[in-house]
Amino acid sequence: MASRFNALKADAAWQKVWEENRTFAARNDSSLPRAYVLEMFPYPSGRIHMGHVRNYTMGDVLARYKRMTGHEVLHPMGWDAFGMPAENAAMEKGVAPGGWTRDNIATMKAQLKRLGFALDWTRELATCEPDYYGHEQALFLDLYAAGLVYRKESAVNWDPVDMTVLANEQVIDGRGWRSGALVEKRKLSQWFLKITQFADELLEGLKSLDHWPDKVKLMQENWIGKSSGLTFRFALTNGSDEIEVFSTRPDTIFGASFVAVAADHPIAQAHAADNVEALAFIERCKQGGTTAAEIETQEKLGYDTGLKAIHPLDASIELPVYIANFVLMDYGSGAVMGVPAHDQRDLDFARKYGLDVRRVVAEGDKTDPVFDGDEAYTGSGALVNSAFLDGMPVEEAKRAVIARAEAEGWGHGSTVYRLRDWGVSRQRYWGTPIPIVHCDACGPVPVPKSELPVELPHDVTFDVPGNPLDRHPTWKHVDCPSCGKPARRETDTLDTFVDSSWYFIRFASQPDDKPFDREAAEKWLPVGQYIGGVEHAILHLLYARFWTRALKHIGMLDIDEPFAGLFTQGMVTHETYKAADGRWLGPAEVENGVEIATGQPVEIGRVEKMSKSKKNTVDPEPIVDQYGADAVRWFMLSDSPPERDLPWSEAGIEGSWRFVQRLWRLFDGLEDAEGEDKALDRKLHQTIAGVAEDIEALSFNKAVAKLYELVAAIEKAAPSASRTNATRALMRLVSPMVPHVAEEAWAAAGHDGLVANAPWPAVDPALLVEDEVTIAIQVNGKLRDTLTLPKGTDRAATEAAALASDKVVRLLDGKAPKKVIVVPDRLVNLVA
RNA sequence: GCGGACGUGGCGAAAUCGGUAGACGCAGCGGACUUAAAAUCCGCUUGCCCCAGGCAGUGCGGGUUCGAGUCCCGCCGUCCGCACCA
Repeated sequence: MASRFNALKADAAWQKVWEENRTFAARNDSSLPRAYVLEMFPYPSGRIHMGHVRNYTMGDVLARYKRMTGHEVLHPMGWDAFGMPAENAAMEKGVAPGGWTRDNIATMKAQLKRLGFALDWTRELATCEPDYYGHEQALFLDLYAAGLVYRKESAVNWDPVDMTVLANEQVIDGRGWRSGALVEKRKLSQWFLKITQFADELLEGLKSLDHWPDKVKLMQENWIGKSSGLTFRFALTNGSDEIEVFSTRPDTIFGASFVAVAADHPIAQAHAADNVEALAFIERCKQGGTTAAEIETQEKLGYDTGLKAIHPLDASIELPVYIANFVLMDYGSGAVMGVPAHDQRDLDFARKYGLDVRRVVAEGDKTDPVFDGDEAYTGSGALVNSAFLDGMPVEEAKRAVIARAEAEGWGHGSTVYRLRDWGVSRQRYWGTPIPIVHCDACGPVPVPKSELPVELPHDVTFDVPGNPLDRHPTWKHVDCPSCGKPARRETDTLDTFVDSSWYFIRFASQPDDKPFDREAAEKWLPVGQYIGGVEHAILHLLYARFWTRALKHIGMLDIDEPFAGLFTQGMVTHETYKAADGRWLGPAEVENGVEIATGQPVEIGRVEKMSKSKKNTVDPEPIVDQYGADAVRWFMLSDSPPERDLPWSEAGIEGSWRFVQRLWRLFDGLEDAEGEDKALDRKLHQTIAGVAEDIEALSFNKAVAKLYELVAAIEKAAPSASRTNATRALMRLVSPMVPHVAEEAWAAAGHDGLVANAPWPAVDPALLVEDEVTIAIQVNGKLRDTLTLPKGTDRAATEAAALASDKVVRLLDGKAPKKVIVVPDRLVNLVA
């Protein structure tokens, strides 16, 4: 008789069965078609949050569905385990970063297991373990040997109190986010990876990624920022120097009225060497803020060096050379030609300093060389006031100038990217040690691979600021691998984005003696479906794409793109609550719009991403305790489309729990019966096909809606063989989403084996089509009636049926319609 | 500023190619069962009106079409990314 589904008991029992049977361990030697389903691995911050639950539930449904449809599925999990929070914990709580991280991993792994994810835990990895990062060091050395790694002086954000380098995101209003100290620009020797060498490949490769969101591809395209134009040189009247500039508008070269160089451009530096005013100006440029708002409001400032540049196409034209605060040293060549008439920024600058503004592109019928107004003309048109270019359209003129520059040898067509090389040095302890030894005699020397991994020391202290590796008494003192003399280890560690740039390859195979087995990696890769947050749209995904291409470049792996399919899921959100005195309150502190502790009304704020600072988080674990894993999983898949935000609600999770119980009542009441129920057969097969389609499109909310409909239809149906069959099929249909109740029901119904191993129900195509259709009858485009006709009724019969409708007869009032549109099996529109 | 996405009931949403707008869920209302409650089941639930019917309705204003949530033009709003990029 109808019992309750005891989720707590069933969850644990089935999770144990899956684990003991190694149900979800992927076989590398399988002959089945492969499916690699991967969710972005978590940072072990302490506890699983709702965002993880949503992310991993989506991947899990897909992974389980793929297994049911005959695929060998690789669905692994690991830990992105290096990073700052572990060091912060060490500083604040005096715990060891390694111990803290491993404790967190243990906690979070147990939490993930309670959700019943079909993960291959035999392939679990943590990037903070030497058996992972040692191989990473080997790969780093391979890239180094191939010339893809180099070292250069680079400006960094230096926090003088914490004695550390800060990432741009860690600098808030010019101050360190933690110390509050004014951040300095400091030049440090840093390790770089030559991602720019692959800029064009990474850009072109985007075109092959048909299963990526356009949004992400566009973001990467903009990030790479390819521009083509002309790189050319201005000679100076002093005869000694030259200035190289890059322009995307070489066509406007006759409109140039000044040349501007960056504050740290060699010309500016040389000029300032014996000029106090110039030096002061350069200092002033450096003080400018770098936040978006500051840049927007910052005045365009220039300093006239008195130098004159000679126009390459007309030696009689001399252009003043300015040092300008808006010219960036690290883009192009750090110098620009200013064409005020056709560039807004140049125009603002020219007006401010009273420079010529010469029109060289006709704007409609305006061809006057004197350009009026304060809005630069950037549109198309024919060249004017430009000697041999006159009359040419913009694009043709660009080509003509480039051709002339190349013929005369003062410039060449070139492509410039916004993308910079990837600085991977971090002056931190909790990261992968860079496997290099610095020797006074030999310079930087790679650590021999036989000596890898270079392990992090455990006896480090965090009681004083700075890099613990650097101040460790012995760790950095080693002999040079090349000459044997005393030398120093590199004490920088690698950016954690390096760790996540190849973990998906390591999942495919995990040999002890090398980073990966090439054959196994090439069998599994690329990842078929990668799922994660959109916040990784640029950095992680670009770095992983670069790393994969770099491995191909050095002949280690023949894969172009690591992720064939990408899906970026929305966040889990919740209302925010604020007490009258401005304190944020957590959902547990509020009931019926009143703060429980004080009885005071609270202000209910907007629905936002769950965040600790606004206290609107809901911890998944107690929810799993209360409702069971299936209800939580079902909630994560219901209602909101997966790419959109999902508002968490207590009512919603209760609804999901009720549905799990409703399923169980249906399964528990399974009985054998006789007779056919054609309508239910149809509904079942439409659902099988529809849910499959929805899961493959990751439209889980639609699959959920279809399953609700099927459940309602089975409940309503009278006992029949069809109903029994549909109920058994339903167990399989819901099993990717709510696997525990499905296994429980599957076993109770006397099936052999696990529902996790059962095949997806087969579809009978004959049952997908209805034999009757409802036809809409419109008069003048407005719905007036509907009628049911056999599917496939021809036009004439459909029209006749429509004209016979009582309502139509009344509305037409005896008149014949002027026009009749018949769409068979859909509608009839009578135009009166 | 540049680039992009989105805008549908009280709420989350659906509507595959231009063809019955609001499937499905949540919340709400009414009823059945019950001593009662919970659970469950049944029904209603876009708005308005002269309520067996009708009118309006997918951010706003136009347009194309027999027919527009869907296509086109112009606005408004929200969100996201980039940002002195030459």
